Amino acid sequence: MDERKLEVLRAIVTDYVSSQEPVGSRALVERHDLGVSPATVRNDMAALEEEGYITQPHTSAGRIPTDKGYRLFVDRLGSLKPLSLAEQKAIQTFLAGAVDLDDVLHRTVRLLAQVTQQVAIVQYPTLSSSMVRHVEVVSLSTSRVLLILITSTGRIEQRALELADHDEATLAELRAHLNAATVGNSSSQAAARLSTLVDHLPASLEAIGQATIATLLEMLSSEASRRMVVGGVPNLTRYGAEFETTVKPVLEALEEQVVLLKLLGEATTADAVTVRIGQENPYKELQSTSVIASGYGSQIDIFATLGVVGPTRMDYPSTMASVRAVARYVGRFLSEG
Amino acid sequence: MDERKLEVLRAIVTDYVSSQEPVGSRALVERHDLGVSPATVRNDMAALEEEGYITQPHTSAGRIPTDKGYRLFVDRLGSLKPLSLAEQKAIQTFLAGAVDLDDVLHRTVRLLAQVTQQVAIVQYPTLSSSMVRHVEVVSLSTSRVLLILITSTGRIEQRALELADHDEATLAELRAHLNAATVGNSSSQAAARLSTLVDHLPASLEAIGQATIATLLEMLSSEASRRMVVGGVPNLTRYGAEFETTVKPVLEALEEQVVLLKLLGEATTADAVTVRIGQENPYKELQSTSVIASGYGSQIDIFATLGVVGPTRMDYPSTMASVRAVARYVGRFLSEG
DNA sequence: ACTGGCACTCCGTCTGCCAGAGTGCCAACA
DNA sequence: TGTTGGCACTCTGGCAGACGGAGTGCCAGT
Repeated sequence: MDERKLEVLRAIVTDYVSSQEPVGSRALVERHDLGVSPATVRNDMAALEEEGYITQPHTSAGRIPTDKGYRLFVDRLGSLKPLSLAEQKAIQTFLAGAVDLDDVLHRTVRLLAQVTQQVAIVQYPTLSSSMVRHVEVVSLSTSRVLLILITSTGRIEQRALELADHDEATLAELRAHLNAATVGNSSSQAAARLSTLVDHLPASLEAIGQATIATLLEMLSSEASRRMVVGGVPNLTRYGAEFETTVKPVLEALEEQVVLLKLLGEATTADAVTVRIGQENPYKELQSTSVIASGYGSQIDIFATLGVVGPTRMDYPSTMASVRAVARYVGRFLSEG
Repeated sequence: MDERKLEVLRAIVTDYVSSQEPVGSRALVERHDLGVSPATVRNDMAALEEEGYITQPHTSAGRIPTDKGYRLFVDRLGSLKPLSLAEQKAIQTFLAGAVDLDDVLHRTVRLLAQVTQQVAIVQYPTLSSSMVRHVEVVSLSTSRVLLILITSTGRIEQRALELADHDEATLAELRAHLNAATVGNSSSQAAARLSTLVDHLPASLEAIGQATIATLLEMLSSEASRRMVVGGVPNLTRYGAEFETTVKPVLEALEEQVVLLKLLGEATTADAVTVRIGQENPYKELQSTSVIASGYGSQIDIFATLGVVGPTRMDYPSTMASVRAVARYVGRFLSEG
């Protein structure tokens, strides 16, 4: 494609993103030194519109980018904008003093919302990407015990369980067996080893062991229990004018966490930044918004995904850079700590 | 105060709440059988306005209630509207199958948002209102351990901690001491007993014991770590027209959880329903909204508070009834389960 | 004490109008 | 052939003015 036409598209996208108003040929040549006259730009714009990259809200208005236009911009025109020093510094220090996993994720989401000025989302690390670190069995009453699963990413999963007739000695024995079978293993390995363990328990543990292991297997496999943390919702108030197309769908998607979790899940192929623009989103509730996401984790493993949701009219280069930077940093932090 | 004037005020409030439009004398006599003519009602309205219960947006418009008007309505005119059968049924069953405390609170907030059609908030049970059920110490690496505190309400608090040179045997011994000192005690009792324990540890435990107990005391005292669950945010989209006065402040308050936690905290005097209308709110961010809250807990103890936030123009009788019903039910559920 | 009537006020809406911004096209030009 | 200046055309957004409707306040009558 013609070099200058791309340049024009880039100019349109950047101008529109910052002004939120249709941009015309005159304003374009004034603000970017394209080296040609408005008339020439008009010809290019007509061509770009013909090809579907831009559109006019109505005859004799300026042009605005289409989803396709943003896509081209992101793919071929957007060099990631380097972060400001203040942002880099903020990212370097925002996790200092985090006391537990919850705290880490809450700080992360707040930071991400602040640097991107969008709604931010951070998924809890999956169980499957982490090792079992400890299994604890606590007696709650004569007939109930609490089962606690601690993973290497710091995530703690708990489940109460009816268990008639247990005493401290048998629980201790059971605990030892469970830990021996699981600690240091990935969740899938641990699940496999628990499945074999169930047949090799001493007779004294058989009764309580089976129920316990069943519950534990359920906890290990429960992808369903994926959770997320949300922040920066008030950033939506900047889009009060686009209430119906931006604010409402995003709020609804945030409430319906399942949709967002799926969407983020699909982005977890690598630690690269994934961008879904408007109609590219598989969920129609979000087809007037864009989602920018990235996996985060150690070099070996992706723990989960984080990202932001906002209007399609979004500063892609900056936002993508911020998402990537935050994802890398929190990934490193979690795999070290 | 004149009986009929109260009746007029009640009619104005109910009409305005359902129509969201200033209500005039003619419409009033048409929709409520007050037994008098519009002219008479006008006189009453003039008096009510004089006394500050209602106001007109501009000359020759209908009247709308003031905060003071709503307050009178709530105090003297609002009989709690009984819940519909469907709502009662929903409340009876929504907690069935909850697997842990998180789950209980999430279900609660969703239910409350659904029946009130407002933004709902549920505070996590305070540590101070619950007993310590178990303390666990888990070795994470050679120099780090994880401290876990489990309370009778099912809340789990965790904290990682640097602890050089520990081995499984000393940890087990420490664990036994910690549990002996705390289990079955309220958090304040437990804190007191831990404080004395720290001076009576065997020499072998002194080094690791002090650091551990210090952290544990911090966990027990951390009112700061009060958390909450939010739901029903998309209900705000019904107030798109009042974006600045309703949507924006509420979103901001939700992000600033501290403010809401304080506000709810002040409501936790008993299990009665507390209503704060508009300017009655001590936090200026929320002075154009109303907060309806109630403590929840066992007969003996208030665990925490739950409630809803919405525009001052709100159906107080229904909302108050729903909040009360949900609070009672979840309180009972948690003290039994 | 209540009511019907009446004059008055103010809002919201609709209309028509105008300036501004932007386009598309065409003819001229390098 | 690609670029440019010029020009006629179109559409929006804002503004002024007119008007109907809803509602009030007040007064005189019952």
